[in-house]
Amino acid sequence: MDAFTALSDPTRRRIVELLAGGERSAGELGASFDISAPAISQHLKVLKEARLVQVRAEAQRRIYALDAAGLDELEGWVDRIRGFWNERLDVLERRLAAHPETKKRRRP
Amino acid sequence: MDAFTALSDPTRRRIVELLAGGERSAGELGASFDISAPAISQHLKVLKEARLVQVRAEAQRRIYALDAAGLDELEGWVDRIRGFWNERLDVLERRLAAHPETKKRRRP
DNA sequence: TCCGTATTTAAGTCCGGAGCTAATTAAGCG
DNA sequence: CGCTTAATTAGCTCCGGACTTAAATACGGA
Repeated sequence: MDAFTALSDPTRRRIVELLAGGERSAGELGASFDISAPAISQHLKVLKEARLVQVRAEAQRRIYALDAAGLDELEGWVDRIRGFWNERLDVLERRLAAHPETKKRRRP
Repeated sequence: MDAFTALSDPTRRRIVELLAGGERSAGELGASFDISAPAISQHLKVLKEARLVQVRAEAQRRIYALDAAGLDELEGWVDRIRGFWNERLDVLERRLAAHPETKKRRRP
């Protein structure tokens, strides 16, 4: 399960936002929503598989915290897209500066 | 439609990756996939609503290009999460430095 | 050991989204 | 005008994912 899919759900995004403010138990997280505990548990499982959160056991409680790995993957993808894009624009700019009269050719 | 939901689909992610290499027509984009033209059109509609792509008409062709707005939204969210998180860790670090005997809490 | 609390697993329902084919719109060209 | 090309809209099916309730697991305390 990739980070994008995991974060496509608003509830899961909210969970990540809550965890950005500090670690919490599954029960504490669930208190912020109107859905059942099992539903929360399943969301946490998805986030865990996407490496967006980590779990640690403390007695019966499961304490959840953010995991950087998932966020890194996300940010990496966005940066890669931006990188290719800007690189392409730079080439275009240089070409326009060097040969202002060049006839434009549409990409195939 | 938000950027996360739009990018939860692998086909749509791929489309964005292709457009990072330069603008293309709907038909050119579709040639990279094994799905029907209407399916591609639907995907492009979703990406457009998420402001991840822009369209421009050229005769019968619709030329698609990346739109920074969607990527900005995405990056903004990630940065906000990281911001809150790091800020919290900084506070924790300062507290530990000032009071080494403070009851410890696991680092995320 | 038995009970209460915290959480997950199991099993089932329901709805939205991704795909298809067929029909529609739009533009260039003989 | 018709014909072709390019793309979107309409209408349908189907599967996965987000819920639910009920049952199972795990732990601490009286």
